[in-house]
Amino acid sequence: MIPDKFLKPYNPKETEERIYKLWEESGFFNPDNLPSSLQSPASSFSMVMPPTNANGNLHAGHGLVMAIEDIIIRYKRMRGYRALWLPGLDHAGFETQIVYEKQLEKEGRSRFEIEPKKLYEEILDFTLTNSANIRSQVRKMGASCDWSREKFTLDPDIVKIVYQTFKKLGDDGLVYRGNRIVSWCPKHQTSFSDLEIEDVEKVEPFYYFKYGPFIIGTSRPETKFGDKYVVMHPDDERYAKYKDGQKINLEWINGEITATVVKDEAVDMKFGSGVMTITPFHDATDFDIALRHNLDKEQIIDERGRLLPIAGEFAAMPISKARPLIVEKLKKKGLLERVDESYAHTVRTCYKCGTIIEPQIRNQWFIQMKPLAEKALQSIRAGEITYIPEHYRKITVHWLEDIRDWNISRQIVWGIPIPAKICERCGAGFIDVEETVRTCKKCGGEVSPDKDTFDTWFSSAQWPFATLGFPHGKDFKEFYPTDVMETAGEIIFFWVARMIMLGLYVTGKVPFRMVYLHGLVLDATGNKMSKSRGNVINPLDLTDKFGTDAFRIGLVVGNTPGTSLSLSEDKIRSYKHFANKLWNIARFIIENTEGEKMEEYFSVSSPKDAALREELQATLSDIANDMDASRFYLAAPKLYHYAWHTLADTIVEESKKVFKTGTDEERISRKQFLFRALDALLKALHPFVPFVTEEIWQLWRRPTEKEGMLMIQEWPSRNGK
RNA sequence: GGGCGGUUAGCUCAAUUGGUAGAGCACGGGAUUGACGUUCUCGGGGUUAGAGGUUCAAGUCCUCUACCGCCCACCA
Repeated sequence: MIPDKFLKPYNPKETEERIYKLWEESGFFNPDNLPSSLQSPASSFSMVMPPTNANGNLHAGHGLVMAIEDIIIRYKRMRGYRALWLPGLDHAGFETQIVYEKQLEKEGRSRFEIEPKKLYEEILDFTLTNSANIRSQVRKMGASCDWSREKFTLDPDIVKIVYQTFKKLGDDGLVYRGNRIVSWCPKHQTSFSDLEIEDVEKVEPFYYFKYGPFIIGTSRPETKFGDKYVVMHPDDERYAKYKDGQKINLEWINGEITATVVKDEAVDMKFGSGVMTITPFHDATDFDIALRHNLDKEQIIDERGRLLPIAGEFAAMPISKARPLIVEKLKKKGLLERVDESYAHTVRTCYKCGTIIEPQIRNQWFIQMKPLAEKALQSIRAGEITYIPEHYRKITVHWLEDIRDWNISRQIVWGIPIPAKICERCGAGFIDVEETVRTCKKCGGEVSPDKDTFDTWFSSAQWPFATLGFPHGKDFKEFYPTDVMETAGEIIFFWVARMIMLGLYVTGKVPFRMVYLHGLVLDATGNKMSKSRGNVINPLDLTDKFGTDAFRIGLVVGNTPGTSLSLSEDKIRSYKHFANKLWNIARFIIENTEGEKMEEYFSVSSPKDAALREELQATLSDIANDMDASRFYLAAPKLYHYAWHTLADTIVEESKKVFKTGTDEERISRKQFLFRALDALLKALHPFVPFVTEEIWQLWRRPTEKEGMLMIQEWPSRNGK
């Protein structure tokens, strides 16, 4: 008898949780539990999941990650590989600290008033409590990842590996601590790497001031208090009579000062008057000039973005308030030459809060990137990593060729503490993983632990080998290098390129053989989703409405790697219909073949059915090629089309006639074919729509052993590798 | 300033090494006691942004132009 369930439409809500539990309890998410009989190539396949923010919620981008990666891993599993998909949680340093700070703000507290250790404990507690949430959301997507191997970026074994890497970098002379210009956010009071800075076009007034015999231009009058060097190009004939090192007395903002002439080629003769004054403490170009000429560097603006006592009457004022007052004063003194009101330039801002970045000289840890980038370039150029889509290779190479040193210290508590001692007297820093440094090696002064933490990306960059237990772990030996890294194209520099560099540096091997980059998930009209726009689509709402299968295949069909995707409810709805179509195809075939001994003679006798069988096999082998080449966006619609328009619309319709008017032989032949077609289709579609296919399979085959689950059946085409 | 993409049906996008330009959605005509709450069938719609070139053959390769987008960049 056909199960009663088939008399009603497919009901994802009633099905998904139950089926997921069935899979999870089978243990087959863990490659160690896969029956060896199924492993024909007996080889391993591994993929590490981009660690999800432990404290966050699943967004549409995650939905895409889970869909694509689960398709990959289920396909490989069904192909007989020891398939490992390793899930992980990210402490997401700065991101999480910001979320927590907002919560503190609501409570009327501030992170600057809480003792760091206590704050860390609070955030840890907050994060661990919330992590149950994201775990259950990943499960809802049907992700068949090995939960027994789940890692958290703050796990002691991960931290230990991160420390070893830091020490190795130090031993190799690739880490340095120094007073350098860093990008500083006055609101968050931490430094950032270059990647966290967002350039914004701005039109602001540009002021020309009389500076002794010169005219200097600036958009930032508030930094000019300490400017005592006036710089011009050595070849600029207009200023030939001024000599390098020459002193000039002149009237400036707060009285007379002595300025020193500096000749440097960094000055653009064509810009403004060809003369500028410099503020080495708050500008990277100026800092470089100061280094070259060994000039004084004086701080003008403090960590919170307020003017220091050097500003005299303006001290303690925030920049926005001080700027017009300073201009006013200079004007009164007759030093304002003119103002260009529409000066367009780019301003560097904090990617998180939009606050204007105030470059500051800070004593920070840096990684010298050139040597690491060289190795990565070599491997990438040698083709050791396949890029999908291919043009990301060029983008990566271009970035690596012009890489900057990486500021890896952050002045926040939520993260992995930097294992180092800092001298209280001279500020020197010493890497101290073994905790053996007692006094300053430079001046003998007292040392104390570094208060800074690592940039989250420094530890994330080590994720593939750290999670697999480098260097001696069993998993590391079996599964590294991993086969695929699937992630968002957006984080190609933040994460992918850095994983390649550190993977090669630490293990000597690339961390993954292939990188698959997906694009942004946009709203239905092609706009970026954002809270402020109010157009955020919650994947869980869609799975709730249309089923997880519909959501997954809807995200994948036609979604070419690397290009962004518009997510519309209509599209997901249409795949809900597809799940139901499968349901009814199954119903028809099961009804019409039950009671017959289908598995005993798997051949068809009529020429018509032989042709159908060939067509099916050709289709599957074509799709197998797409699967092997990671063209899921093509494989999915081909399966959809075959199921709906070939099998259902054509073959099933015609079968009704065969069953009514055909001979016994024709009938049995057609039944053989339909049985076989449904069998193949469920298997082939399983990676895309795992829930409905497994549910049909269970109702149809009623396996008594867990080895009979669809999830671990062999994928139905002998083609492909 | 440098780099990378894109421009194909009303909309969203495909087209794997060059080989008859296709799908979904939308729209229009017809059918339907059905395996289908979510059905089928037929149909209209295209100078593949423009110009030139290579080729037996170009959406695909080359050159130029025009828009659109993204990323990188320390010109005060």
